[in-house]
Amino acid sequence: MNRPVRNHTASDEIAFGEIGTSLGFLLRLAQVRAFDGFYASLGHLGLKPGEFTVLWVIGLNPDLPQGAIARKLRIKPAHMTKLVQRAVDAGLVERSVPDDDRRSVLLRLTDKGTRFVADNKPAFLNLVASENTRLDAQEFETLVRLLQKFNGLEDVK
Amino acid sequence: MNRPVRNHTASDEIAFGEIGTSLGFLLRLAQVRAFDGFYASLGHLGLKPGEFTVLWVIGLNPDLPQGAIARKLRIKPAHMTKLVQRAVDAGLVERSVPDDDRRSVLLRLTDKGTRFVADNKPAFLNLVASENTRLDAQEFETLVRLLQKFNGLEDVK
DNA sequence: TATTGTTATACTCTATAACTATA
DNA sequence: TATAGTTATAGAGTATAACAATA
Repeated sequence: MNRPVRNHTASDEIAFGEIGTSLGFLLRLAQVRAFDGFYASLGHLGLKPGEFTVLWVIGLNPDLPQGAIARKLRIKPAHMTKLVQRAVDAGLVERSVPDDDRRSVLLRLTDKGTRFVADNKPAFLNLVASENTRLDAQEFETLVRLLQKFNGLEDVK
Repeated sequence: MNRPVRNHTASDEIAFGEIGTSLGFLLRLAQVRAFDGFYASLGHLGLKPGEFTVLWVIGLNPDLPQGAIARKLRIKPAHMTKLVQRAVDAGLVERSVPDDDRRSVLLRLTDKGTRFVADNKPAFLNLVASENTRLDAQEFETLVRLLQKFNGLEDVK
């Protein structure tokens, strides 16, 4: 605490203090930056952040209850319903109700949805790579690994 | 690409594929987690995520134009106006218009605001420390450093 | 003309509660 | 009673555009 707190000298030089080590603050800044990259790279498709992820995961896990996917993606049920509804309206996803539990709804990609994901996968993966602007390859990899661990997803790959 | 794509085996075992390395996806998950921590730790104060940060930075940088703070915090002007208005309504912040540029608005904490930040600083810093659940101290420090660099804030401290 | 901040509007994501239907 | 999903409503954050005052 004996580090002097310097007031501003120039108007673009602002003191953050200990808040610069707040993960919540850093995550918000990073997400704003990542969203900018998302819209710059995939905005022309009319995609919203999160939509492509849901389609992707449905494609990798066909005929799973939507609740299971929502829990894993940390999407609340009410929001998941809306996401799925939009995807169904767009003809990308279809629902089915299994006989063994008629409360649940299974999701799978339609042919159109499968094509959509396949067609845009390169752009998405390129986006993932280009999200890195200031970090070298090794730093970027470390950041991804630490975030995976922070999120309890070490075993994701 | 010759890694086999395994479909689900148990309903809580879901394939993510390459999306597990998407920074945008990981950042969203991490932010959800960090917000949970925020509300668990500071929710009783009626604070919203971001509000304490703004008060903190105003306290460290008194009598700076609100636009300069908003740019640095990546808060859009329209949103900043609302944040400041709520803080003023709560008696935590006061505005002033400098003679040398009567378009701008300078912000500083009121006595009440100064006390509010000082009183809740320990809880906030404790929150920062407790944000780390799955990472050891060194990993956490690395994560913070890499996020600072990603955000162009290496010189923040 | 450009800049600072405000107002108005809308959209995304999140949160909660009440509801239906199945179990 | 509990669970899966839906509907409705609200709030936080963000985005854009139009505007007023000032530079």
